[in-house]
Amino acid sequence: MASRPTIIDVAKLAGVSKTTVSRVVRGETKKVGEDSIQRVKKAIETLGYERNFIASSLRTERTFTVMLMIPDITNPFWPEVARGIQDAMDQAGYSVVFANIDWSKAREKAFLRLATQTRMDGLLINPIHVTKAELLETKISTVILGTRPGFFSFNMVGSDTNDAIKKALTYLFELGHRKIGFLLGKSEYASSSSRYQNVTDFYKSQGLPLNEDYIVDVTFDEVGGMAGIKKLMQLDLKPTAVLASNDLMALGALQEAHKMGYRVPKDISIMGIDDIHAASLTVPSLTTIRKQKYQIGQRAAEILLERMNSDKEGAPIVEKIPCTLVIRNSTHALL
Amino acid sequence: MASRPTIIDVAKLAGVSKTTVSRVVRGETKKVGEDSIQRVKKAIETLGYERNFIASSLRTERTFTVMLMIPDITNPFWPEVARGIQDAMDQAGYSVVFANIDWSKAREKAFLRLATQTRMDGLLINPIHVTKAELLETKISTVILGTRPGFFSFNMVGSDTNDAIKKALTYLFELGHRKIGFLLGKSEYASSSSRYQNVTDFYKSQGLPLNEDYIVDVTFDEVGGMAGIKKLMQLDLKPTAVLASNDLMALGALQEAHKMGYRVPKDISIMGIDDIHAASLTVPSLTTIRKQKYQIGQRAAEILLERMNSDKEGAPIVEKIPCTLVIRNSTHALL
DNA sequence: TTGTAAGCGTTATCAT
DNA sequence: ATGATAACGCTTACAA
Repeated sequence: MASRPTIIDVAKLAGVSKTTVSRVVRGETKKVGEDSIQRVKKAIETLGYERNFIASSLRTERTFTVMLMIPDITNPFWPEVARGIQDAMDQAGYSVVFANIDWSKAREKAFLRLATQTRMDGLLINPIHVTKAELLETKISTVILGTRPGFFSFNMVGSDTNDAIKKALTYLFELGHRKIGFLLGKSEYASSSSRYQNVTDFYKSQGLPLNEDYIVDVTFDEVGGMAGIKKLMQLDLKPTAVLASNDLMALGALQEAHKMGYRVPKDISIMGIDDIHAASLTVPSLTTIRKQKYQIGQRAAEILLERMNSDKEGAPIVEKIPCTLVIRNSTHALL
Repeated sequence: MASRPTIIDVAKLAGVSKTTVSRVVRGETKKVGEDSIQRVKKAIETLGYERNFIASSLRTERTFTVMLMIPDITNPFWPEVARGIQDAMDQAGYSVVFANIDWSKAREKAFLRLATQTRMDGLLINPIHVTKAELLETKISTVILGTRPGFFSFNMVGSDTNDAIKKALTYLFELGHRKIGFLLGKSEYASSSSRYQNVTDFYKSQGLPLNEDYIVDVTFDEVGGMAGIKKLMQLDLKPTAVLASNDLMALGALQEAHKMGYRVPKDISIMGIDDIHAASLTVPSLTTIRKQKYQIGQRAAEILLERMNSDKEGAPIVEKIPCTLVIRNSTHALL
């Protein structure tokens, strides 16, 4: 008994065929005699049999496993999304494989390949470098996390970024700010360009020109936020407020502003987007736009499950989860 | 061409046997003719063939997948450990499946079962309810994350909790504190009892009695920290300092203390363990014991890889990663 | 209700 | 250097 028992071992012990065992194991017990069921169950028990999902997957072409691909696992935004995903997936009997690409194009490609090679049933992805075509090529049921203008024809679940930026800017405008700096994130990433669009749209709607100097190109983390505010405060016409693409950047900006001797929010207002937990802990605490992280994950998972379990394609579902303004202490009316 | 091409399709197109294709795919090219290799590669390219790891796993009995089981994904401690694990695992060509058990016994059991059913090659686990015997029963190569006295015979990688608590208490003693409250975490969990041991050991070494009233039984999160400090401050002989089992609890205690009208650290010192990022952002910032999270993950993964790739069992490796005291502003000398 | 047998896509053994 | 063939453990027509 070196290796694990198989259904054949169980069948022998129970005195039935392996087909019958298979039926019991899968819960297809409608057309199985009650005594057969009992004998199989007893045999499974005494042998310590555990179903081999690998063999099962080979035959059924279903793995009940999905991949979750995100750019940066250390951004506290993602674990909460992941939690929503996992809760829904666990309940449906699916496993979730994490793929943390760390902003790397090579890793993103490698993981996409892995997903096809391991025959993942589904994919939840916040795409960074990958193209629509590459994603389609995998033939894997996919839900995009976040809203990506280029990825129509895909299912998407994300915050309404346009609304988020509009709410943020409306608030800053109400406080009297007009010289607003933007830490938009590396422009090489798809999400940045869409945010850029949102910002220009807002300015256009207000009939105001947008000063390109106020838009800086930095990484999506605290280091990026630090670098960004440094650049902004070197301008001749220093901004009176800064809006960051996420809270991590905003927290970096907060720290760096303090280090440079500026008082937040007196000298400069700083605002983030996401509402990660740490945003409420800093001093000053961070004004931000709250994204419903858990719900995003949950809905994404639900939609993916729906898609995986129906053959027909159907029109792509695009769901935008609303954001809310959370006013704390890092913003201040312009005097 | 409804379904994916197989090595048979590739073999046909290349005019070789599927054995040869398999050899090329696996990189077993020492005994394959150069022209065969080229033709196979070309055929793979034109057909868009992708290796089927499911079929491969069935035959080789290796999945190149490991499971990471943790109690609470929202504790920022774990993502950093996970990162160390993933970096090492990715490099070695292994996938990591996340299992977030949320402190639930049923979920922990279910995931353990899933790990055996999906034939995971390895398991990295911070065990909560599961017993040594249950873990052995899976026959999966395992590395325990954290140090668990009950789990000798297993490989273990964790912080030196004993050293951590000794460093914390030494520091608080140096500041003059003797009435120290402990937020040790739910006593039903294995890790709590070992921490309890560490604490009593320290008191014994100092020749001092340990007042059991100062030890409270709460959950390992912010809510637990809040509840804990409330209890402690209702005692007749209020503690002058509080040590929490992790930073999350300490941060909860910090907030609650503030809400109750106590000034930290003037009225009471509060100290955590872990050094999660948020610990540096609060006001007052949190004095804590830094655990080397990334390194713990990395070493655990390395040891697991080693064990998975060698048949011989070998003596269990137990590695304790040292901790360091990080003095910030939540602690204060007793006046 | 139960069983027989074919097949899923690989890899491994043994010839040639 | 190459290939024919038998597993791996399961599911699923199809028969009985």
